[in-house]
Amino acid sequence: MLYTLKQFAEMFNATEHTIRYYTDINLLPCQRDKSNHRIFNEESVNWMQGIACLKGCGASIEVIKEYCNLCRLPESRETLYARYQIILRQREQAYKRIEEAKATAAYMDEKVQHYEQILSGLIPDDSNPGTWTEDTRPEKHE
Amino acid sequence: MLYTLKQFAEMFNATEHTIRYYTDINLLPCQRDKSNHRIFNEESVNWMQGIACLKGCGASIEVIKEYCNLCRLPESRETLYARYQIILRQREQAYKRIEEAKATAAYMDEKVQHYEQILSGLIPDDSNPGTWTEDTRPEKHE
DNA sequence: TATTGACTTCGAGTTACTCGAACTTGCTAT
DNA sequence: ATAGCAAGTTCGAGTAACTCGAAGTCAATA
Repeated sequence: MLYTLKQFAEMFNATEHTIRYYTDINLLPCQRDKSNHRIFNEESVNWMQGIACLKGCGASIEVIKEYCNLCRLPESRETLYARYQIILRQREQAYKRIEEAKATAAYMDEKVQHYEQILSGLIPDDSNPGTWTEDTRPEKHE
Repeated sequence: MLYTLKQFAEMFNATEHTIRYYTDINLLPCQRDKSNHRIFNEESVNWMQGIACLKGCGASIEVIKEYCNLCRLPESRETLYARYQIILRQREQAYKRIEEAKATAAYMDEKVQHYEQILSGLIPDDSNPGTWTEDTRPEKHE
């Protein structure tokens, strides 16, 4: 199964620009057809999944590249272990992200409740974190 | 309770540069002492909490600014409602983030398992998404 | 033959920091 | 008094990871 740039980008909810960028910096392997257009195969899909996931953990392009480079080195216990270490570290980041997102969502739930109470006229808007008093109110900007 | 730039930055695990940046673009209100140094109070803390949370939802500085501007407009049902809308939208993003992070973590768990199996010598490294075959292996790049 | 649509490269712009240089201030130690 | 130090200041340049747009190529269709 082969994919054009457009199809491939769509599969991953990415822009064609971004996919082009990834191929340009050699993150994502791709072949070219006779008119020099990028073509992607199942392998590209696998790769992109891995890249998207590392990205999802918050890994930088540099780190992802490092991982990719390790993958294309001749396989040995050392390179395998190095890859494993990166994956371990990034997994931790992923779990940290879940917790952060949960805390954020909880805070937002509170805010929503608060606004709903104010809007329904139940309480006045005085306890809202994020309201300035006169003397700390910054100047209008832009 | 008053805080120096350094203390304030520490409280939020941010760099002094970032806090300075936020005050410069008028996101975060701050007063100055007689030697022109920034000083932060409890109100700044509240504000920063709000900003950090919106950031945590993935909101752009522009959106956060918009929210801040609404907060400092004379209070009315409309501005209150507009604020509420922003909060609602961002809360959704926060929940989306939880789901994404969960999916990412699950994928990473699989990867970890996979690597542990390979490293313990149980299976060869052939089924790993993220491994190139000879002909799609990209050139070494920096 | 002309237009269409998807592609190409390349260079400039954007966001949200991030860093460093050069300078000022107030405090302590000699 | 003065020298040094840690903290602050402004300002301008640099960075990551895109993001956009211009100008051009190429194959298929009307």
